[in-house]
Amino acid sequence: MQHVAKKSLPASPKPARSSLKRQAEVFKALGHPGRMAIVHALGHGAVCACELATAAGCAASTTSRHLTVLRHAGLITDERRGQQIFYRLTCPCVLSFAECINRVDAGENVQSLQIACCA
Amino acid sequence: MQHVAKKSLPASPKPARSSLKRQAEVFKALGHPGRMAIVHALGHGAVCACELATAAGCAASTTSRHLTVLRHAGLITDERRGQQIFYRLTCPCVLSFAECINRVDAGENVQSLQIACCA
DNA sequence: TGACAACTTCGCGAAAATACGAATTATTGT
DNA sequence: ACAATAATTCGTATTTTCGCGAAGTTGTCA
Repeated sequence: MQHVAKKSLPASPKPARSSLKRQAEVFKALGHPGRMAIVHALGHGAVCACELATAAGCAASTTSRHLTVLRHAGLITDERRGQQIFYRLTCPCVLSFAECINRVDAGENVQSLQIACCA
Repeated sequence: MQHVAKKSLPASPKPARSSLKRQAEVFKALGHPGRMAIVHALGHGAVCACELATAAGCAASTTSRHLTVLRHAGLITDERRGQQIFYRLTCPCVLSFAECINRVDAGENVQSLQIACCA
């Protein structure tokens, strides 16, 4: 199968299995339009769950599930204030990620993604 | 439901539906350990499909499917060289994304994600 | 042209994600 | 204590993803 079995030049030391799983977990959590809507809604501070439901555009129970996914990925934290629970981004910089994706070739060319960030 | 209906201060002009879908598509494509392994393998230039299969750790047919997902998201492009097809990242900066995620609290604290990038 | 090698597409079963309403828990106010 | 509100968990149905082997496609070389 492999054409060249190179033992030299480890270059980037090949990420560990667990590292890949962890990264995938975070990306996967962000890989849903409703959850992305939630993340954007949290862009300017803490927001309560009921508002996030309207932002996500789905039922409260479904939204709660989405919030669980995001929380388990470590992207948000919750804090109770009276009867309502406020959520906030643990790392607002995820919005930078999203912003990068928006900077694509305007030419509808799905083949070439031009992410211009982290530069 | 909503407690305060504020019409003022649009702040960030609320991302369009299509924008959210697009962002989610990219993140979702990255939301799989095997595909992340592929992305990392492509970190130092073009690699042929058979090598990516071993990197991803799954059958050639499965790998091909993963490559289709990544290509459709615009994250990679393919180029034929003889019998083999080489893939490369359209935007290597996605690896910066992944790197950010690695910078988490070492304390196994899944609750708080400390992404330190794009700063 | 015929054999082979590299990939992809197809078909299909197993597993996971998604979404909703109903039921449940927690907190506030009367 | 009781009703009302906010949010989560549960049960379930539908859809999507995942992964493999089999079969098909494309290109190379003798």
